[in-house]
Amino acid sequence: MEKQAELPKIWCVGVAVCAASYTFDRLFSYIAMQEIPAGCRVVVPFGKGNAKRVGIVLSCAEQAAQPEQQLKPVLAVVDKQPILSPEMLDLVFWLKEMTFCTYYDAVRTILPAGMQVQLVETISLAEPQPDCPLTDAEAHLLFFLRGAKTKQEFRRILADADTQGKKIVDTLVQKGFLLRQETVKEKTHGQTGIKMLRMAVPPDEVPPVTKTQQKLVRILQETGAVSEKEACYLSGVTTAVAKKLVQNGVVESYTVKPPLHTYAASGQTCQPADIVLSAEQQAVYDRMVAALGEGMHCFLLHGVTGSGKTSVFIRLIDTVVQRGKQVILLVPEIALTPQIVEQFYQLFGNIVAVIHSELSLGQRSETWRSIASGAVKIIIGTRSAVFAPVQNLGLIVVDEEGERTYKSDSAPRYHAISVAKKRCQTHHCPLLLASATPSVESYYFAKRGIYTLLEMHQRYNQTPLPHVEVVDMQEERTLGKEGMFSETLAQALWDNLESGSQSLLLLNRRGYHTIISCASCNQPVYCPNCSIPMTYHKVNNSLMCHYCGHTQDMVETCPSCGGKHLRKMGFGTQRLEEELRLIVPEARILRMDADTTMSRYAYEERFQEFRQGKYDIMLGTQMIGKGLDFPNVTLVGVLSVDKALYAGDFRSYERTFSLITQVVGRGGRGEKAGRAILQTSMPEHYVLRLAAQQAYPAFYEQEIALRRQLIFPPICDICVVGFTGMREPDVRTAAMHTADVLKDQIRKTGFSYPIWVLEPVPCVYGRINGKYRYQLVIKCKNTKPYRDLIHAVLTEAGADRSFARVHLYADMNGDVGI
DNA sequence: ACACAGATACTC
DNA sequence: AGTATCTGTGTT
Repeated sequence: MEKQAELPKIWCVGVAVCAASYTFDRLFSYIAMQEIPAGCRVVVPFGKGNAKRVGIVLSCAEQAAQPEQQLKPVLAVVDKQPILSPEMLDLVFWLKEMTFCTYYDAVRTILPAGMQVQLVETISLAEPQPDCPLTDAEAHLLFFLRGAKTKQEFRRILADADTQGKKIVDTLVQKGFLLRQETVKEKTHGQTGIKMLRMAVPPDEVPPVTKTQQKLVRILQETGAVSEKEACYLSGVTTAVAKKLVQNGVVESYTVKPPLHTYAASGQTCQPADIVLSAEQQAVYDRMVAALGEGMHCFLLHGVTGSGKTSVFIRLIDTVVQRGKQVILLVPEIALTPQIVEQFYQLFGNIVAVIHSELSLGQRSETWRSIASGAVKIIIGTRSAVFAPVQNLGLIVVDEEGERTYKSDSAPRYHAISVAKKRCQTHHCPLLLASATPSVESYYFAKRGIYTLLEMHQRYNQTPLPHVEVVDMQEERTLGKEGMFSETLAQALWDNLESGSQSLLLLNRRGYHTIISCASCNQPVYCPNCSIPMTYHKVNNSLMCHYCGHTQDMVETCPSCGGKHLRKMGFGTQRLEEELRLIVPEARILRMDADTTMSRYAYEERFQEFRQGKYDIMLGTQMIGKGLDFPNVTLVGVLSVDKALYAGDFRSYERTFSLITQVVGRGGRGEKAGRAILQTSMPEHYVLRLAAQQAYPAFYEQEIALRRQLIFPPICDICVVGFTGMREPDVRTAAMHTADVLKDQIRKTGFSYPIWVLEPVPCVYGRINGKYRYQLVIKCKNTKPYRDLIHAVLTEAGADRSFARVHLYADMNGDVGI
């Protein structure tokens, strides 16, 4: 090597910037005076105005300055050490390719929420202040700013100036009177507890309050104590109303600290090795242990409900941990699996971390760090836990692998199983998918030998499956029976109460809410922003939209025809409870409401009470029938199974089958024999028949024949290209234009693989949150050439001016038709 | 003559 | 998505 003169070293870094749209997202090159390793966040100037943006370095190379291209410099380096490992960096590129998201979308998903940074603008008085003529407005603002005594006052004056047009502040900065600084700030450490509300005065001493306040008061009087979030949701008021009531002393607020490690302290009473496996379970365990040393391979464990999959997981995970490796256990929904969580804490103590939605931002980054350091060996969590920063992965287990919650429906639109496969590949370890009702896709792969199928046919302890009865509601109607309970179910509930056993009543999501429809034109009352019927709430006689949160008073007349006769349709849990009380007046009924807003702890508390026998009947959506064990439940009733069959997309049979199987599997977990009653208007339907028998293989054969015939996954992959925007014509033309671009691309590039492009159509819910929605379905195969095609279409179509007011995305194997 | 809104082009 | 620049229309 020739010895050269010591030239200053220049580095060229490739940066993924935040707030980029997919159309122009790429790695932007900047120069740096020092090496900035990939995985470090930086601040860079971006765009014509050189506005500061947060970004992350994804590539870094020492480079001679390129004279033909004048690169902008990196302004600041946020991290001294990379915060993403090489594996995670690789995942960023992989996610972008597989899910059509931006680099930064991928980064945001991989990093815990608590570690994300924002640029915060601060404005202060410049020292010394220049001597320069000012306009009246400028002088006025400056006078007040100089007079501000506290920082809060200063900020408030600025905020007021902001609302009156930001220009004055801008010109003052330009003239040098004010100093604008942008600092990088880690997001603040979120909530430390759950804010609860309760009445501070007895019901008869409530002072006169406003009409909106009255709504909240009524909810609180009815429910006792609830979280602020839930109370506001139920009453349809904002938190400002709650704040005012607290100020007036009518309501009091207090915080409860969510127990972070509720069970960690409760001592290890038994060891994982103490768990005795049946011959069948042992066989699965042995096969998996053998697989631990065999590199990446995917296993599908099909175990009937009650076959004791959890015991196998525990023993297997214990073995992996013994070998010094980390394990990720994915579950569909933490709130519904408190028993698994509890069991793991008791068995494994503080090497377990649970990632769930109610961790504060601080707790999230704390958990993240202890996983990365290796202190935590077992990670239990939902979809996003698949990104846990383990360094030494030995196994990923996906429980209830067919659940749709594993698929993300916002960018990046990834499927946790695909990510799990990718990660297991990097770590040369097996992936275990488990379910009583595997997805048709997974079972197909298992059948074809791509996955290894493991089976458990026997229920643990040989408990018999509950006796399943299918009740024909059509027939009940012709016999003159009204209402939601069949004679059979009513009698069974009564008998069960007599014998001191508990019952579970499940409504499907569609019958869960009461909607209003007009007796003359049959139109439901729709949300003004969404093409979705609103939900009626009896407590405050109001209508609500679950999609956008819109609330309004109950209507007197039909908005579409002016008709005066409005009917309340659907069961609604409240109505169901009323009818139930007529059948079994003495029963203690637990109604599980407010699906999404109820906190995890509220759920757990109520489940606990139910398990302790404080209630006779629990009423709720099918979700509550999923992961829970209630030994004393001997009767499970499903009010209307068939509504799920009509859901309209190609997965609705699969979902219905899975749901019934799980529900039926719920009963008879303890010593008593169980009974399941399914109410339907189509008792002969093969999905119901096979589900009642728990005949998964037979169902699979029917379903795969159907998928083959109609060409649906797993025979092909389905890519949905979605369009949303505030103006319907814009959205429609954008969709049409994209279809043309796609056809052109296929022709132009001589695309030679089979592909089937359907016409763009409005989505089933044509409008949500005021945004019109169209979609374009492409039946294809998820391989590189197809992804390249879709990428090309998205960037080319997205660059067109018709997309100025339309948002565009692509979703591989997401839900179609919603 | 110019102010201002909507369309357009571009992002290392 | 956000911003600088262009372009056409209406106003005093």
